[in-house]
Amino acid sequence: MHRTHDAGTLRRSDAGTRATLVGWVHRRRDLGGLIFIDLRDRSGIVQLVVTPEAKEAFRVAETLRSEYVIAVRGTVKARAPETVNPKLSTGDVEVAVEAIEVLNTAKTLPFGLADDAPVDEALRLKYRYLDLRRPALQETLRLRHEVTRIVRDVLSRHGFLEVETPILSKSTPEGARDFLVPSRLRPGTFYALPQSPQLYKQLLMVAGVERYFQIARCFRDEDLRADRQPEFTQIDIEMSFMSLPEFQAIVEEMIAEVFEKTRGIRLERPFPRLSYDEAMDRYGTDKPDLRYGLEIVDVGEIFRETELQVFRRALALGGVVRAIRADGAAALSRKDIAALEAEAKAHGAQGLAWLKLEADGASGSIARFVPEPVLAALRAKTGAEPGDVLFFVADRREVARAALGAVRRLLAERLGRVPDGAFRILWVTDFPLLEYDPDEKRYVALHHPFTRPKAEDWDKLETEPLQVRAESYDLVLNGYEIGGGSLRIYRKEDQLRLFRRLGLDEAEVAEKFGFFLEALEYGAPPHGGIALGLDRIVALLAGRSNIRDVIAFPKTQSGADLMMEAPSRVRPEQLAELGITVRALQG
RNA sequence: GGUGCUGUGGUGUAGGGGUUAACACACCGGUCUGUCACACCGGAGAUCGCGGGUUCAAGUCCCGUCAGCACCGCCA
Repeated sequence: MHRTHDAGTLRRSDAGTRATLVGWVHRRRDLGGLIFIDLRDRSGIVQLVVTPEAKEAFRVAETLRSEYVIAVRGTVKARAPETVNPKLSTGDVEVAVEAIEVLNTAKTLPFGLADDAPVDEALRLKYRYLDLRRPALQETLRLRHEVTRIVRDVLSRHGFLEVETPILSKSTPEGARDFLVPSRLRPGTFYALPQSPQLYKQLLMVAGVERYFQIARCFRDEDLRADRQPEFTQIDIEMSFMSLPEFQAIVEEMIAEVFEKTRGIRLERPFPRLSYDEAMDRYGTDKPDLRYGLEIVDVGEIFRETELQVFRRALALGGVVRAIRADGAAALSRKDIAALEAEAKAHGAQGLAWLKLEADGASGSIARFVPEPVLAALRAKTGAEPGDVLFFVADRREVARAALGAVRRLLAERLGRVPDGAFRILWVTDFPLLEYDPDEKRYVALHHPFTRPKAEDWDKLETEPLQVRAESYDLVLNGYEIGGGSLRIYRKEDQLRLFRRLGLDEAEVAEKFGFFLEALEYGAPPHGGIALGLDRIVALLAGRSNIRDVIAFPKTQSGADLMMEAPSRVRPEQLAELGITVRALQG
C-alpha cells in the first residue's frame, strides 16, 4: 500500500475519495462491534472507522495497540452532523477502512504522548524520539525549520553567501572555556570546538566574500541554564564595507520577516535604538523589557536639600537617588513590598525606600521625611498621582541601576504588567568596550577583543579605558538578548593596541593570533557583523521558557545526553592512540 | 564551586514514624455498532532513586550520595 493522502489534510471536500494512509495508532476506541482508530501522521490526526463488514480489516483492528505503525486503505466519508468532532481539523470526515496492514508493532510507551500530561524531564530526554512525537514538539521543529528557511531567503536576497567553517578549530585565550578534541596524528595537541566562528568570518571578509552568513553550531564548556546548552546555534552574519544603518536595516528585515511569516506578528521598523547608558539609566539593565513602562527616574536634585540623611549621604558621596513610579500600585501588599525590598538588596542596594501617595500627603517608609514641597516636586518629576507608589534607591550609580532594574522586573510581574503575546524589540548600542576583571586584575573585552572602539574614544584607551565606548549593538527582545554584534577592528596596529590594553602577553598573541594579525596586513576591508541566538529566538516564538524544547536532541544541565548516554568512557586503546592517560579513573 | 526544589507501580500523584502503601491514567482480560479522554465489569503491577544511621518499628526523621530541574558564580 502506498500513501495517497496525509491524515491531517482530509476535509469534507475529499468525501468519496479512496485514500491510502500511513501513520501511528494515536488511540483506539473498541466498541465491540465497531472500532474507531485515531490515525496520526506528521500532518495531524484523522478518525478511521472499522466495521465487521470489512472482515479481515476488523480482525486486524482488534489487535492494534497504541503507536503501532499501520497502513490503511479506505474511503473518505463525510460524517453525519451529530458525529462531527469540532476538536479535530479533520472532524468533518472519517475514513471507512477496507484493509489494514500492520507495518510495525510497538511496546507500551514509557509515558503517554498527550500534550498536557506532565512527564519527568529525565524520562522525556531518555526517550527523546518518543517525546518528539508529541504534536507540540513536532510543531517547534517545524517552526525552527521555518525560521532558518526565512533567514536563508532574506540573506540570500541581499547577496549573502552561506559558508561553512570548521568545527575542529583552535583554542584561543579570552572568552569561554573550550571543548577540546585530541589529535591522533599529532599526539599531545588538541583542536578546540569553536565558541563561535568569529575569526573565520572575519577572515572570510579578508578573503573578499563581503557578505557571509551561516547557521553555525557553537560550543562553550560552561555551566548550563534554562537558556544555555553546551552546543547551541547562532545565525552568524558578517559584512564588509557596511554602514551601520544599512546593516541594521538588513537584520531588521530578516527578524521582521521571521515574525511576520511564522507568527503573523508585525514588528515596526526601524527598531527603536537605545544607548547602553540610556538603557541602564531608564531600565537598570542592558537588555530592557519594553513590554511595560515603570521607567527609572533620577530624583537626586529633589532630595539634595532634604532631611533624609540616607539620601543626602549617598548624593554627597557622588551617588544618585533614583525612583520608579509604580502607578496604581496601592494594591501591593506588605509582602509584595518586602519581596521588592529583598530583590533590591540582593542586587547590592542598602534598602528600598517607598512612598505611597495619598489624596493628601503620603505614607510609607520615608513619608515623615518628605515635606509637602518635596512631595510636589516628586509628583511633578515622576508624574505620580494618589494611589501610586514610588520606590527609591540611593546608592552608587551602578548599584542604583542594577537594584531598580531588578525591582522593575519584579514589580511588573507582581502588578501583572507583562502582556501575553506582545513582542517588543530594540537595539541597545554603544556598550563600553572594556570592563575591569578584579580576579584577573586586568581589563577584559565586554563583547570580544575584535570589537572596534568608537573613533572619538580611541584616545581614552590608555587613559580612561572604562570610558571607551564600542561600535557595538545588541538586539533585545522582551528582556532577552537575542543577538549581539559590532564593527570590527580591521587594521593590524589597532588590533595590537587593543591586545596590549587587554594585557595579553606578546608571545601568546603571536602564537594564538599571529595568523589573524598577518591577515589584517593584506588588505582587510572594514567590516562588522552580528550573531543571533537561534535557539532563543525560536523559544520566544514558540512561547517556551527553556531552549531544550526547541532543540531536537538537547542535553541536561550537567551536559549529558540521556538518550545516548554521552559523554561516556572510551576503550583504553583509543586513549593510547591519542597519547592520553586518564587520571583518577575511579569506580 | 554554591543555594533551593523534586525523586513512591509503566506515567502523574497521595501518604510526613506503626500492622494489607492509596487514587487516576496507562496496561491485560471480558461486555458493548457512533465513539472521539468511549463506557462498564474484572485483573495484574511498587522491597517508595541508592548507601548508611536513629528507632522496638523508617516512603516517612537524620547524614551522605546519585539524577533531573531552577537559580548564583561562570558564560565576550
